[in-house]
Amino acid sequence: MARDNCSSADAAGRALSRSDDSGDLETRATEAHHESLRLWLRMLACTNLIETTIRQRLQARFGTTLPRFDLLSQLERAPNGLKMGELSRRMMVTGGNVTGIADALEAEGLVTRIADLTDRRASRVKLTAGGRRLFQRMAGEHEQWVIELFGGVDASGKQQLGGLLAQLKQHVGRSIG
Amino acid sequence: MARDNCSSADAAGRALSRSDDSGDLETRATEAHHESLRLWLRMLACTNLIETTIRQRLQARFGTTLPRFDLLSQLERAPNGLKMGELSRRMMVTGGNVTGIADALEAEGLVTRIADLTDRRASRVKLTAGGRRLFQRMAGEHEQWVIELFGGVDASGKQQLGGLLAQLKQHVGRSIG
DNA sequence: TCTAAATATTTTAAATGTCAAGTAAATTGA
DNA sequence: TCAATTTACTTGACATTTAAAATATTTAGA
Repeated sequence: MARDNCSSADAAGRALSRSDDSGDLETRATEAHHESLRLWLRMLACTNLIETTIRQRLQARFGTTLPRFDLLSQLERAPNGLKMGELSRRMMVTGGNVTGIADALEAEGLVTRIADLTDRRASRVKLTAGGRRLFQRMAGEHEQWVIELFGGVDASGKQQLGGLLAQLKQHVGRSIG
Repeated sequence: MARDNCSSADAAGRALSRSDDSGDLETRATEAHHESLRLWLRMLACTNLIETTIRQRLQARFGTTLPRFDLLSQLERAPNGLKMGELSRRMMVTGGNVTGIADALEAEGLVTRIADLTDRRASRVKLTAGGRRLFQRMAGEHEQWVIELFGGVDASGKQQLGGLLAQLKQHVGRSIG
């Protein structure tokens, strides 16, 4: 996964560390701007570290991948299956990608494609019994991994982090919407 | 990019929302556990949303990709170039990946590979003059994008978020180290 | 001095991801 | 009723990513 480790963030860090704390508005405005870059890089590094850890464990323990786990997770709570477009939306990836991941899971016998009764263009993807059982085992361990990885932040810290992320996400959504 | 949108997080959400608030220790412990999952999913969704936005803008504005931008960024602050292994460490990707990205940038004339004088196995990658100029233009816009995207969080919120992420990252590092 | 082990990078295969084009089907509106 | 437009999904090309293996070189130690 790429991370935009922009060097100007480092430059910002160096500028901040040697700032004479003069406090003039322009300096403070610049500091605030660079804070965004540093924050972004830290968030990216943190998310990637956790994600890489989870990917490696899924591969080692179950011989599967995170996108496949993700798709199974979406289907687990949809007893009647989901359409490809809906999977695309929930997984936040393009339709072509969902096609490929569903193909792989179908080949493994974990999901099945069912023609849509009302729209011959569409198909629904549904968990097989085996897929459901496997998913339940993976989900149990996955949950323990996440609990362990987030164990260094106490309850109030988690509340704060959740709130700040929600605030950030809302603003981002408005910026690009 | 996959996200481990585990359905047990949703189950946690539903359980939490209909909890009778009895407050017994087991219920509260379970709630705290599920909070980790929800937090992880929110963090993942938020990071991916920002990352996707930046990727799309880099492609639209400069016809380049985030990993290539990332590599250029690493080189911008290394006037003498960097070895492949060092790029791999800084970009947090495997060596094989760095080879491919460097190949692409070299083909575009943005970087050049130089044989290492002290180790014939090694080579150093260095920005060309054109690469440096292009990177500076991209970095300027990239910084503005990040500032805009993080504009919804005030200075104290950014400080808090940064601190919490640092705490989280430190714990994760210890968990997997 | 020489061999074994370690290191640096590349290559290969597989998986995931986007974008654009293609195909089939549904919807819209004249 | 029928043609144009839109929609659902697949396909193909390209880029990125990993893990493992291969190749070349350096280092360590007997």
